[in-house]
Amino acid sequence: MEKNERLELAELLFPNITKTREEYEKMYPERNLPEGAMVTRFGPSPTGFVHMGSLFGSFIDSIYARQSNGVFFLRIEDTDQKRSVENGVEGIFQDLQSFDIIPDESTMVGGNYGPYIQSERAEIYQTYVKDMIANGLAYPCFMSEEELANIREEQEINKVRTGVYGIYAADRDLSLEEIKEKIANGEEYVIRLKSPGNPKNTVEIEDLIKGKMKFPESDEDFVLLKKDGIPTYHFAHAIDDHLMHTTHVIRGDEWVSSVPKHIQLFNVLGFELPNFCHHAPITKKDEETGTIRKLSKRKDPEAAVSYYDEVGIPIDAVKLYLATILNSNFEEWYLENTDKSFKDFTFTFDKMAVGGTSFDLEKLTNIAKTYFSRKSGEEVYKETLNWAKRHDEEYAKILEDNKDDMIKFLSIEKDGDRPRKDIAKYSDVKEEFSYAIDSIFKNENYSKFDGEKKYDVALVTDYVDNVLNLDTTNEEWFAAVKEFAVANGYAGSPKDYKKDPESYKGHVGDLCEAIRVMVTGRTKSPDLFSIMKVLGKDKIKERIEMFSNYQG
RNA sequence: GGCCAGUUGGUGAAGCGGCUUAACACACUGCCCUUUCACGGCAGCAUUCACGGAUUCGAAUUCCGUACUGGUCACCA
Repeated sequence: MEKNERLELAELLFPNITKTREEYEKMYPERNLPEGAMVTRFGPSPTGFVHMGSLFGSFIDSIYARQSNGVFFLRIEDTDQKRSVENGVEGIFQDLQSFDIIPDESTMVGGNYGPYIQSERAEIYQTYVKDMIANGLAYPCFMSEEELANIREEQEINKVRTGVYGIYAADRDLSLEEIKEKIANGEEYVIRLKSPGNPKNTVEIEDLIKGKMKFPESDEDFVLLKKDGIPTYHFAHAIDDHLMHTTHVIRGDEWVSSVPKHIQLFNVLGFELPNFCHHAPITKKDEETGTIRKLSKRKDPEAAVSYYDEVGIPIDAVKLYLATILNSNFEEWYLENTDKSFKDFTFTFDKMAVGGTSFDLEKLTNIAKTYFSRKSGEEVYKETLNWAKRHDEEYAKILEDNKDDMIKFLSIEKDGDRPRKDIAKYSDVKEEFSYAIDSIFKNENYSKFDGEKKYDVALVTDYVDNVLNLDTTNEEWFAAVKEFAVANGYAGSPKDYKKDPESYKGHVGDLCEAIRVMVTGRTKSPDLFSIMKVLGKDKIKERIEMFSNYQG
């Protein structure tokens, strides 16, 4: 087709497009950012919720943008109407917000490179396509679904690559007259790329995460604009990321196989190539089949972003977990730097996993415990109250009524270098600190304690009535316990007992255990004396009484 | 089937040609510390890096082949 014919065709196909690509280039100039700043983007379809995998992606986007003083924007990719769900966009914002992942630019807050929703960018895409047609880089294709299915079948029989390329691209060289005729007949068409590629050549790409990869050049005349004039992902990606000046395309590695297409598109359009960063999906071993698969919203509750808040795992602990699977050297750093947050760590692409990243709930639990252990009693109280208000109103009320005591209990053994690690989620607080609240304690009535073992109520009563003094130091208190134990036939230390178990009823530890069980209803608890101090003598006596009734 | 990638202990993974008789973390086991439980410390848990060949003085690390796993081959993203 001659140049003037192509111009006529472009005009025929897109009579309403009056802007030129130069005008758009001017509208979206280079961003004014410091050296090394990364521009990243998260491009979800408005399907209503964010999957843990995509959240991970947006987490990466936001981290790299933030630590390089760049920009992280959110672009809604709604080019497939079938995927759209009502209020889908709100759902995305909500999920991101719950993780404190706030885009610098989006449909919510705007920005200079919008619109940030692809359905409102149709004119932009069409302008570029019109230009491509005028330059012979794209063409209308009238092939029907049946024709496409036929060539596919033929290709499968002949064992050649499927797709529209080479001799199979039937409409590639239609004359202007033929095109006019088809359009006059009301035939529908898509716009395809006139691929200049040759699969005998190889394209090499340097992925920032996966490293060097070689592919055969793409020669597929893939679709740019669907028959409704809306672009495919590939085309929208090229146009948007160019105009919005994305520097780092960070996305799941399900995209690597289409990278040759993308590179070709960028080249054909004369766009500068962004950096590609394809991260591994979050995987899980399927319990039924034993195979490794992506985390699935249908099968795995933990794939839903809302899951964590519901079960009471702090969002910040989940982020810590995401950070540990993001960069393999993060965990060690975090363990060494007890006073830092993940925001102080510099993440790099070369420490990202190339293969799948397995999701490990057990590890998450451990990280959550570390997270809680670094919080003060007051912080744990506040966060737990906050959570309970949303998920356990009854407990929230109890927490508010017992604020001061509760903080004291939660602060026990928090000061030292080795804080306890007994809480992994907010609901554990209710569970682990059941002795802290009278009403809960009475309700449970030693149900947490397995009643097999008998304890000497008379001995403990004697101790509490005659020896226990809450106005001393921990050391003095324990010295007194020891003295009392020895006076009553117990060994003063486990070592003494071990040497000669026959001559003792037990050792101090056993006495302490008896007191602990009666006072807290459990065999393990933070420092006993600290608990008793907060409780006060009256309540201690009350509980021994309760235990006496319980043991019968 | 074509193309692309991955395969290191019970688990997640470090490792990028000699410093690796394979880090670290989780789990598990044992010991120590200790008034109990935890926390913490120490030790044990892969003589070996899917398998077979090649290159090299030397390979988990490079190359070739095989097997397995995953991704992708749409007018879906």
